[in-house]
Amino acid sequence: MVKRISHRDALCPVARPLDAIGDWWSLLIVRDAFGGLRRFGEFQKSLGLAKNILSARLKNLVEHDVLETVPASDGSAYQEYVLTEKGRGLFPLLVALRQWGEDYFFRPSEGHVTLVDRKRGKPVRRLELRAQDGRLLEPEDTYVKAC
Amino acid sequence: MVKRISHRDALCPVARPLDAIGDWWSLLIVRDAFGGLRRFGEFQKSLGLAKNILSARLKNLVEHDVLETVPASDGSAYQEYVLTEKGRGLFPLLVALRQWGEDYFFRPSEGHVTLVDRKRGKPVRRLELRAQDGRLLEPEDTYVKAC
DNA sequence: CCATTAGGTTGCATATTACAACCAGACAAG
DNA sequence: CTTGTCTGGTTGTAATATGCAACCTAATGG
Repeated sequence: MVKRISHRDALCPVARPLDAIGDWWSLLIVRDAFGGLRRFGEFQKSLGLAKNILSARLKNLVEHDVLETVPASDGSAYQEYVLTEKGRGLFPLLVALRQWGEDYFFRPSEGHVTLVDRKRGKPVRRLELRAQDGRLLEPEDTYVKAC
Repeated sequence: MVKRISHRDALCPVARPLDAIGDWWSLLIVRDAFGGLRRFGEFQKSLGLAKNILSARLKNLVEHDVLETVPASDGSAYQEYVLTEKGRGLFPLLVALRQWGEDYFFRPSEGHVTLVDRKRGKPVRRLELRAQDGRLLEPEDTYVKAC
């Protein structure tokens, strides 16, 4: 679980988060959490992974403050896992992953699920990167700078 | 490397791409590719990972059509790895990951690198999800629908 | 009570990862 | 054309993570 980040990457905001969500299952757990799942058993049923693995992943996500445990909402003595503010901050990332998946991992003939605006029931707009002044930015229009 | 996607997830555009980029290193390789790195040795020096692992990752990325190999640009007999169109499609995802990392993985006192608009040298705008009609969307304002 | 469900933990087999050594094909110098 | 070095890998082999099944305890349901 613990990966060693090379010295060069210690200050890179792309590398650091990978300890928290860099494995296969964590993003799917977060996706399901956005979908409203809260209970250990719900996640396990949805993902079909071994319980010890789910347990480890949930623990890791809680340690990294992506999820937090709260008393069960139905009054039982069990606990539930809900997204923290930090966890909710993953929404754009998940949408970006989803849009990339839609674009490149499905043949036109294949059906897939898509994210829609609850109010209108229409697909959401495509994510795009813009400059402060609103210009659309391609990868070549940007670079990383020490700050 | 090959993960079995549970039946329930077969149609989810979040789950499928994880075969291609769901591991720790692949996203860092893609980040470096956006940064202009092209040669095996450049990636290895930048990431500090074992050569066999890098070799496997590059192979996987090429198989998934995220990278492609081209003859070296300096005229030598070696090859280089460059992003495909599909690979370039990962740009928003990488930006989302970077912004999340900047927000939650650095103390204010800590320095980090940041993505800037080449033309003005100013930080880029924050990614945000909008509906077709332009309304800003929070996670609660959306749901996934079969399509 | 007794049975069942929720939410795990523990062993153990297997697969993945990492590190290091090795190696073959350019390439460069003499 | 021969020696040495760099590039881009491919083997070992050891450490680690993963997956599966069995087990276990506390809640809950009847």
